[in-house]
Parts: sequence; structure tokens; C-alpha cells
Amino acid sequence: VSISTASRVLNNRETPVAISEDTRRKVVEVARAVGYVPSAAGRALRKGLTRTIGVLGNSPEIFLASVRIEGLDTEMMRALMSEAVREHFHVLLLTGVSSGGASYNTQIAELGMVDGIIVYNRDLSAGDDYMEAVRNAGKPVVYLLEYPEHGDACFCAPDDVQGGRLAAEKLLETGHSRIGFLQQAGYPGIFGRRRAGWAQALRKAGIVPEDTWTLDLGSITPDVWKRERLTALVCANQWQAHRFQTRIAATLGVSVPKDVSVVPITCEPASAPSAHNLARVSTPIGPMVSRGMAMLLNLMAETAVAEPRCVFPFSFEPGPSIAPARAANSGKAGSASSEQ
Amino acid sequence: VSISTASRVLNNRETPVAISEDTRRKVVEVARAVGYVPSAAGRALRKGLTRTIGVLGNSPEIFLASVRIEGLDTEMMRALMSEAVREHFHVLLLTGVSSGGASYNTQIAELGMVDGIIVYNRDLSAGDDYMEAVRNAGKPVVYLLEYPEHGDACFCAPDDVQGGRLAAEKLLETGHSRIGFLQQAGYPGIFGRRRAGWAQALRKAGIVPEDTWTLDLGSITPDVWKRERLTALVCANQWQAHRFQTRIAATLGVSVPKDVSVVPITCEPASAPSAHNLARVSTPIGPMVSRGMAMLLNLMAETAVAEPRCVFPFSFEPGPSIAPARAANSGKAGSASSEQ
DNA sequence: CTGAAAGCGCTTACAG
DNA sequence: CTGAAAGCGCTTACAG
Repeated sequence: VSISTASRVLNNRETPVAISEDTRRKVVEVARAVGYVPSAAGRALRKGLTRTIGVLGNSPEIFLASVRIEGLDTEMMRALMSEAVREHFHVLLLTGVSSGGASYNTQIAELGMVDGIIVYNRDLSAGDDYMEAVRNAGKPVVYLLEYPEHGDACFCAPDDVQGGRLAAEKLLETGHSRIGFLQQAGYPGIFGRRRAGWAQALRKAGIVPEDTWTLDLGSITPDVWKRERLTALVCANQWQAHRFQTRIAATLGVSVPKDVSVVPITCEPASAPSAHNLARVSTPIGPMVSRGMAMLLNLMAETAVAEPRCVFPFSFEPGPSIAPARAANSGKAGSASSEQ
Repeated sequence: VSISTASRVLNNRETPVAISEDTRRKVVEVARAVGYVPSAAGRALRKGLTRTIGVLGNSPEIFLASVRIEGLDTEMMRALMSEAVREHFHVLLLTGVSSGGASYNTQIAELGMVDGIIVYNRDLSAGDDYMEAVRNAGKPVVYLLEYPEHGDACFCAPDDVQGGRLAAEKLLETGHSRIGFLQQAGYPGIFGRRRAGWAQALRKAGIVPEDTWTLDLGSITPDVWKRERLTALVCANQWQAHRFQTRIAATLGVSVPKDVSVVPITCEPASAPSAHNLARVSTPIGPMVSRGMAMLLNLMAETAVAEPRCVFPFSFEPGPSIAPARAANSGKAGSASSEQ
């Protein structure tokens, strides 16, 4: 019943030297009886490792910013936790709060609790001293959904530009030409890249993507709508498509897909409630998370990461939110009616 | 530039003795320059506290079981994180994995990392050695959504029975009498209590809640539906109501609310996509989480908890998924047509 | 097979 | 105002 023996038993991997079955059983019994829980602090201090990874989202209320993406975040957590459990890692939610100066040291204390960090869907374009601290902490980092500036960082992200292009192309194929882009404040990186893809596709088809064709979810008025005479919308994410279809269309006096076709670019699962009745341009979040976790594990093990910069393509899922453009509204009535 | 001085500066709360501004500035500068991150392990070991709370959900893929409740989980995390950030606490996701025996010690190691535990939506009826370990760990615990067996435990939960009653009463008031209960495998506690409330209300109205009126989301067939001639459904949660309305109704050849009224009992926010077009019996998760966190903070500070067993009532939100029962289907045609 | 000892990085009374 | 020292609970070479 000595202290070193107890430790050896409770960590029960094969020790260099054997331990008598008798002692082992006794120790385990007592440990359970007294409800012994090993001190993570002691262990971590000794080993220099916590077996914990941190998840840093886009806001203190982790991955819960103003733009609603519940399905996405849930799916990402599902994937992350299943990887973590499999690898016997703990997961700490990083608050990502940083007000600099006075309490800086306490703000970043959470970084001292983890062996590696997943940065998820965080806007990397803005100046951000918390991200600065993350980079300076000298711990392995993998980015998900966003593209880090500095060249040697590992990341997994969807090909947003290709996604935007694909969404617009599908609408063009269906005979639409006045195709808008619906977005929302927040996520300038992701939404910006998807918008760039939309603009590329339109230009390639000889159509000028007017600035006034980019609409904001919060400020579409019937006036604006009437003026632009759009017959289709590429949506920067699924929430916007869902809101448009279920609420905004009615306030504009139009219906989907009869008067306007709608297609979001999204990483949410098709089973999410907000995916209901939508055609989609999608790539699932799960594989990105799995790949990212594999990268992080490699980095933590100081193994080489085979392909440190992974880009996942989007693909098209047909659905009832797209219909051929009607002759009256379409600039290319001929090709429109030949479709369908 | 000595080690104790550095520590004093970086923890920058007022020390019993003062520190020269010069030294202070120098230390802070160097710390930032070298990207110093304090070792959480060292600090925790010394202080015996981690300033971390653990969240234990219903499955390893934390709060992400087979029954889809994304909106709820997201809302709960939003509330929890905002409390945690305000109180400068870290949040660790507990995996809640326990296969007993061999690796028991490593399984519950995560409990050694936290000062207190929130148990969220976990089925407490089954034998569960992980929960056993949680109780034996001697750390403060607060339960959310479920009712712990042992009398001295703190919890915040909705009044499920009252919610079930309220949902059924509203349908009765609208002239329905053949009112079913739609549920799903999983969460026997919550769904069972809500179902008990539904049954109470029906009995009080002189209607026998037939066992065959309890339907499972996964196995409603047109045959079953036709046989029971239900005109309304109380749903054990919002996902079931959403699925029924958006998918299952069509396969049964009925429409909501013309042929069947639907009302879920839920803690999800009304803005969740799955709430679209539903009347609801609801109570928001946010206040329960805030109250629960306050309890946990009290327990950790060894302050008395004023009201350790909080029950939150449901209330009714009208919506387009309820319509008066039609004379043909209703057993109480008279009262039905006198409504509305 | 088992135990005594060192040391991980911190904080904080205590001594200068 | 600043520094030297003890000790939090572990793990692991090392000695019996």
C-alpha cells in the first residue's frame, strides 16, 4: 500500500517491472471505495502534458455568434468529440476573450491547460490579440473553415470560391440570369470568398454581378426587391436560405421557387431542420473535422503532417427550392424553357 | 527579475506588499515578448482549484445523442459559456465514457480537472458507473433538465408533467379528443413525464389515453394512423413535431393543421428552424442554465444555495400548427365548432 | 516485487 | 520593495 505502487497500479499500463495480482486488486478496490480521482494537476505538472485539446470558436459564447448556424456547430462538436473520445483526449472550450493589458495573463490562462488547439470558424482577418497569444504559445494549432494567413499553418477548409461558383452555375443552367447574393454581417472571410465565386460565375456567363445584387438578410425591403428584379439567390449560408424561404419571401410577396429560386452554400448536414425544402451546394463538416483532428494529433506527436493544407470541394444537391426561370422575368427566356 | 516577483506581477491582484512600477512594467513586457503562458497545472496543483467546470451530457458525443435537439444544445451552450466567461471559469466537456474495470482510472481522469460539474440532460434512471464516479468524486454537481434521485442534489428542470398537461389541454380546448402522444426512443425520464401529463389531462376530460395513441417517430405507418383516427398530436419534443409536419404528414397523406393539429413540448428557442410554423408549449433553456450556474458557483464557494431544487413551468405559444377539430373526426363535434 | 526520493511550475507566507 | 524556500500530487528512474 505504498504511494509509488498505487500510482503504478492505477495507471495500469505494463510497468517495466511486474506487480503482484494481490496488491493490484487491493489498490483498485480501495481506490473505488474512497472515490479516488487522480489529480489532473499533479499528473499534468509531472508529465508536461494534459491530454486536453482546446477549441477556439468565433466568439466567447463559443461557435455561437450572431449568425445562426446551430446545425453546423452541433455537427462539428459531434465529430470533434467522437475523435477526442477515441483518442482519449479531453476537450476544453476556449473562451477566446482578450481585453489586453491588465488581465491578459488570466485571459490566456486557458491556453496553459491544453496540448493543442483547434481554431474553428474564427475570423482571422481582424487584429486579434487572443489569436496572437495562441500563435505565440508555441502549441500545435489546426484551423477549421478559415484560411490562416501565415504559410506554414495547418488547416481544413471548404473551397468557398468553388462553392459560390457552383451555386451560381446551377442557377445559370436553370435559365436564371438576375442572380443575387444573400448574406449577412459577420464572417467576412467565408462569405467574401463565396461571394467572389458567385461573381466569377456570373461574369463568365457574360453577366455583370451588380453591387446592388448583394443583399443583406436584415435589410431586404419590398422596394429593393422590386427594383432589382432578381429571379434567384445564392445564399452565403443555409440559415439565410431558410429564413428567406420561411419568412422573408412572404413579406416580399414572392414564393420559392415559383418567383425566386434559392440555393445556399453550406457545410451543414442535410438532415438539419434549416435544410428542409432546399436545394444545396454543400460539403459536410464531419470529414473536415476528422482530418483536422488527425493533423493535430500528428503535430502533437511531432510527426510530420502529410498534407497540412486541405481544401474540400462542394457539390450540388438538387431540391425543391430551384425552378427554371420564367420567361417573363428571365433575360434568357429561350434557354430557360428548354430546361426542366 | 526574480521568480516570486514575476509571479506577483503577473497575477496582478493587489499583493499585501506593493511592487515598483518599474519592475511591473518590465515583467509584463518580457512575458508578452516571450509568449509566456502560465502553466495551469502548476497553478492548479498549488491552489487546489482549476477554475474549470465540467459539462456532462447524455452521451460521449456530448449533448449530441440520437434524438436531434441541436437548437436546444446550442442555446444551452450559449447560456453556459456566457455565464462561465462572466465568472472567469473555463469549461471542459466531459466525455462521460465509462466501460468500467481496466481503464476506469483513465476514464474518470477528466473529473480531476474540474472544480464543479453540470450534468445536462443525462438519463439518470439507468445504472451508470460514470455517474457513480461523479457522485463519489465529492465535487459540487448541479443537474439540468433531469430530476436526480437522491434528495439533496441541486437541479433546474422544466415541469414536464405540467407541460404535457398544458399541451393536451390546449388541444382539448380546441375541440380535439382523439389526441395522440408522439415520442421517440431515448430520454425515458423527460418523455415519460411529459407523456404522464398528457395522459392526466385526457383522463380529466373523461377520455381514455389509449396505449395505441402513443406513437413512435420512427414507426408511424399509414395503417396505424388510419386505425387510430387521431386528430391531434402532443409531441415529446420539437424535433418530432418538426419531422411530423415536414416529412411524415405527407407520407400519411394528411396535412397540418387541416387534418391533424400538432404541438410540441420544448425548451428550444422559438427562433430555431425546427420551431417554424409550430404552436408550442415551451419554457426557455437559458434561465435554467443561468440559475444552475449560480447554484454551482454557490456550491463551489461553499455558500448555501437558497433554492436548490428549481422547477420551471411551461407556457403556451399559439401558432399555425393547431386548428379546431373538424366535425367529421372529432368526438365532440359540438364544442369543436363552437370554438374559433 | 515494493518503497524512498527527486522534481515538474506555481504561489505565498516568511525573511531580508 | 524583492528573493529564497516550502509544498501542492503526481510519475518514474533508482535502490533495495
